[in-house]
Amino acid sequence: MGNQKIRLTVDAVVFGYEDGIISVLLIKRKYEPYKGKWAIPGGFILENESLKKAVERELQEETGIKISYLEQLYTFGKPDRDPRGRIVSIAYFGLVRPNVFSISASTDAEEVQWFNIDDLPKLSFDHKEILNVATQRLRGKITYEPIGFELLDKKFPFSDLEKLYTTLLGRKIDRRNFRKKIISLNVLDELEEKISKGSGRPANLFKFNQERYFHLKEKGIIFEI
Amino acid sequence: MGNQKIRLTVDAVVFGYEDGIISVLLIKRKYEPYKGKWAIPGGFILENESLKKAVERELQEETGIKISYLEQLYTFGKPDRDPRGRIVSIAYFGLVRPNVFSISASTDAEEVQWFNIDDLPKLSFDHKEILNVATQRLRGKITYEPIGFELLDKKFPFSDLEKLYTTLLGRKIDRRNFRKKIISLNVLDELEEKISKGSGRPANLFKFNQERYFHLKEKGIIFEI
DNA sequence: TCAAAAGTGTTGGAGTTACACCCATGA
DNA sequence: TCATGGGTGTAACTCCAACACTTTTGA
Repeated sequence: MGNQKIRLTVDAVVFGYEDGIISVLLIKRKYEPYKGKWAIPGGFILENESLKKAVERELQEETGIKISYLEQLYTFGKPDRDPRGRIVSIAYFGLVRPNVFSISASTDAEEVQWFNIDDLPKLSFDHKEILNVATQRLRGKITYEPIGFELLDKKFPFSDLEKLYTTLLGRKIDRRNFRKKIISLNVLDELEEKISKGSGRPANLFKFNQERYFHLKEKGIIFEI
Repeated sequence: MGNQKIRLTVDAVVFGYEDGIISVLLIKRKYEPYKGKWAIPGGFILENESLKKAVERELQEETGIKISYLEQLYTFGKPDRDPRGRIVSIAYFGLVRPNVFSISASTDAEEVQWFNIDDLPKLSFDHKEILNVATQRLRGKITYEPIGFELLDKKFPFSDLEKLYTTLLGRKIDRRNFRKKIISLNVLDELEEKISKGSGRPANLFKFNQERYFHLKEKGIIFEI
C-alpha cells in the first residue's frame, strides 16, 4: 500500500486572444513518445515543488511565456492515457495577454506555436480531451465572472472587449446593451486617451480597475449577455 | 526525470441531507499518522484503477456507503500536506440519499460517523481545507444547476426541497415563488400519493423526472432563488 | 464628402418580488 | 375546535431585449 509506480505530471492549456481570434499554446515534442507531434506544454512534477510552481516552471522551460492567470482545471488519470505507464496529469488553465505573446522554444520543446482553436493539429496523449474541457471552461467562465482583464491588453478600446465576447459566445451581441451591462458592473475606468485604428472614429481607451475587478470576481457574479 | 517519490491518494467529501441538516461523512483513522483522529475517507490509488474507481473502492472499504453522485473536486498538492512524505490527493465530491445513510466502519477505519457541517471535529491533514472547498462547491451548485435529486429521497414532499434550499442558502425563501420557479423548470412529477407527518395537512409527494432532470443539468441552467 | 468604426436612449414586455389567507388533517 | 403544516393568486416593479441614427476621424 502506498508503494505506487504512479507518476505525476502537470499540463497547461494556455489561451491567448487577439483581434477576434482565440489561440492555444502548443509545443512540438522533442522526445518520445509522440516525438515531433504537437502537445500541450507540461511535464513531471519535482518532489519539492507545489503543483502551481511545477506548471509555471514547465511553461517557462518549454515556451518562455509569462502567464497572467492560472487556475487548476481537472486531473486526468485513466490508467492507459500515457504509453510510458501509469501517469496522472493535473491540468491547468491559463490566460495570457497579447503583449506577452512572444514565445521561444527551449529545453524540452522543439518548437512552440500559437494555434487558432478552430484549426488545431492532431494532439498527443489525451490532450484533445484536456483541451475540450479547457475550452468549455473558458466559454463557461464568461457567464459567471468578468473576464477580459487576463486576456486583453492593459488599455483597450471597448470594441476589443465586445469582440472578445462575440468570439467566445460565437454570436453577435447588441453593442448598446453590452456596454450598458459592462459599465454597470463598475469595473472599468475610462481613460483620457484615444486610439485610432486606421479608419473610423477613434475609440476611448479603458482599463480594468484591479481592485473592483478582483472584488467582483471573488464575490461571484452571474450575468447573461 | 519522472523518477518521482510522489504518491497519490483520493479523498471523498460526502454530503448527506435530512430534516434540515447537512452532514459530512467522516472516519476515525485506524493507523498512523493521525491515528484515532477524524478524517475524510480516502486512500492510495491502485496502479490499475481509474481515479473514480479508487474513490468508490475506498468509500466501500472504509464506510460501506453507496454513493448517488460523485464528481471530481480539486487536487491538493502542497509539498508538506502529509507527514509521510510527498503525497498528492485528488479530492472528490459526493452526495448520498438519506435512505442509504446506513454506514459501517470496516477495514481501514476504526469508526464512521455523520457530522453536522456546523459542528465538526478537528480534522487530520489539510482536510479542513478540502472540506471548505467542498462546502463552497455544494452551495455554489444550487445556483447554477438543479440539485436535490441526489440528496433527497426518491419521493418527497415539496417542503423537503424547500427546506433543503433554505438550509443551503442559509436564509428564508418565499414558499409561493419558490414553488412557481421549481415547477416552471418542469423536472418534477407530482404523484398521487400523500404523506402525513404527524400533524398538519398531508403533503403531496413528488419525484424528479430523471430524463428531464439530467437533460436540464447538461444544458446548464442559472437560476436565482 | 465618403467610408468606417464609435458612441448613445427609449420603450414594451417578461419575469421577479412581495404579500396573506384558506385547506386538510390529527389530536 | 384547535394547532400544524400544506397549498394557492395577483399587482407593482424591475430588468432586459429590441431597435437606428449621429459623431468623429482618415483617406
